[in-house]
Amino acid sequence: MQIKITPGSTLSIYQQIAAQIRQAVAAEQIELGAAMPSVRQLAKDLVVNPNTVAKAYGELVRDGVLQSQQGRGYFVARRKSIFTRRERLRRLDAALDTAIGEAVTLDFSADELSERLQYRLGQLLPKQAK
Amino acid sequence: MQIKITPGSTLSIYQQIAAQIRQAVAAEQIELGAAMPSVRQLAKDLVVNPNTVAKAYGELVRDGVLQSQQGRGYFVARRKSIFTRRERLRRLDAALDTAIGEAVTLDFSADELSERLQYRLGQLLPKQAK
Amino acid sequence: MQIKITPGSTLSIYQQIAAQIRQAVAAEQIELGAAMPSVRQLAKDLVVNPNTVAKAYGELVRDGVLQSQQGRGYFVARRKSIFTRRERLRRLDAALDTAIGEAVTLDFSADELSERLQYRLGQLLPKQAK
Amino acid sequence: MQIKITPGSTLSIYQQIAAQIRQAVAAEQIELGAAMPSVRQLAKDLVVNPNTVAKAYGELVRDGVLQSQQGRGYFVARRKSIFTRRERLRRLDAALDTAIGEAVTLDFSADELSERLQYRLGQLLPKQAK
DNA sequence: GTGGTCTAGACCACA
DNA sequence: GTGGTCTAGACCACA
Repeated sequence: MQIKITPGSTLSIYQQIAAQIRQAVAAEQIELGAAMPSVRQLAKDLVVNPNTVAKAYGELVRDGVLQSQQGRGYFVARRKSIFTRRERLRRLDAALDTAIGEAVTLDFSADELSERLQYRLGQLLPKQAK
Repeated sequence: MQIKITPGSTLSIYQQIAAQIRQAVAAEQIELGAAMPSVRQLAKDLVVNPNTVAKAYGELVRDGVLQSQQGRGYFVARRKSIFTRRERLRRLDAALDTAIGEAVTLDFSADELSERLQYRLGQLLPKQAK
Repeated sequence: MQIKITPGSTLSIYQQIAAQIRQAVAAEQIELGAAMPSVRQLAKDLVVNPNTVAKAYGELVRDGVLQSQQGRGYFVARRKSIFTRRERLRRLDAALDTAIGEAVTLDFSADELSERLQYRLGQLLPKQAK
Repeated sequence: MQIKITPGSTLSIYQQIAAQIRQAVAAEQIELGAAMPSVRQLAKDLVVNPNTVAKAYGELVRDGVLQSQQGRGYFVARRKSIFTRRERLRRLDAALDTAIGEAVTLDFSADELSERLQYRLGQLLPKQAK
């Protein structure tokens, strides 16, 4: 798994790390149950502070994406959907609203946004049924 | 032009103000070249800190939506796109990829994601002309 | 609301803070929607690092107990039950298992544990129907 | 005595080992004065790090459940209670209060909490003599 | 003023 | 070796 930090991004470093791990898990680039790189190793690779990686991992644990085992490391969790439908929609809407706001800022129309979503879905989730 | 602030929103107050002005300009509810309310007046109307309105106006100026004229106030600018198409797509994709990762994490299908995007577009950009 | 840190506790400082806020909200000692003390103020009162208080507040936000408003502060949330029943039971079991483990360590019987729970319920939640 | 390790448990591995030995002693499945398996042997049987077994034994010695005899090994001790009743209750209450706060946060009633405690007691301490 | 992020670094718990 | 907690302190974003 390749994680890349973009300094000037809207997202903070720990959010970028978390988002990319989420995407890698979503795209099945990382298997369920697989070990994640250790906090210190990933921090070294990305040239960031271990606390920053720990914060990203911590968020993913709270969202049920990763699990931690004291003294052993972090693993991709098998669990899913710990939230109620209402909460899941609330979180999805937050991400969609950000994308819509970005589209408005960048002067894309609603149709262009919808088309681009289809395009990215095709690129990121090629295996899954549409 | 009516601006409405939702305190508990995903977007910060200055972002809400900026987004609504952007949309009003896009939907041609405000004419090009028209004068905007003063920072102090709008802050008073919305019961927010003047710094917050100033921040929203400042972002819109940077994005070429508004123009400031020293001592006279802010005016709706003639449109111009600053970024190259490639850069605009790169930024849009980053937001879309985050939404896709979030959707898969939350166990939504690609179809559910697409449908929800249409729904949010309808809620957030109801009056917008295509 | 009075928060007290016990240095030698099994719980870490941020967990103690979070647990006591949870209890105060549960016992309705803090009203819904009320403002919490600022991170810096509470850190000063408890003589701990602001990051430690921020960590406790952050956990409560993720659990839906508090909400944060950028630049304004933290407030007791009106939301509740963001988790599925399965996840709620998983979290309840984790807390109960800790209590059971503590009871075994302290050489209390299952009956003594049950009786003590009734006693504490009576003390902490006097207003609520049993 | 059969000890079973659950990797993803709420309790750490050394706590699981300690708790099960405690219960076996309490349920008189191991006689007072009997020899315990050596640290290395038990670590081998459970496929865990010897340090982990040593940690569990060490805690049990501190609590007066086991006694070590230099060069001979560990033995089940004659019971003694170290803490005063007041101190024991204070520690138990802390764990119970945390569970109560968690239950209310998760929107469980006092009755549901009590019932769930009975359920977990049945699961965790099935064989225990009252 | 408020919260949010990040670094550097120490020290502990656990395997 | 691994993760978890905490401090001290800087700097930014927002109201």
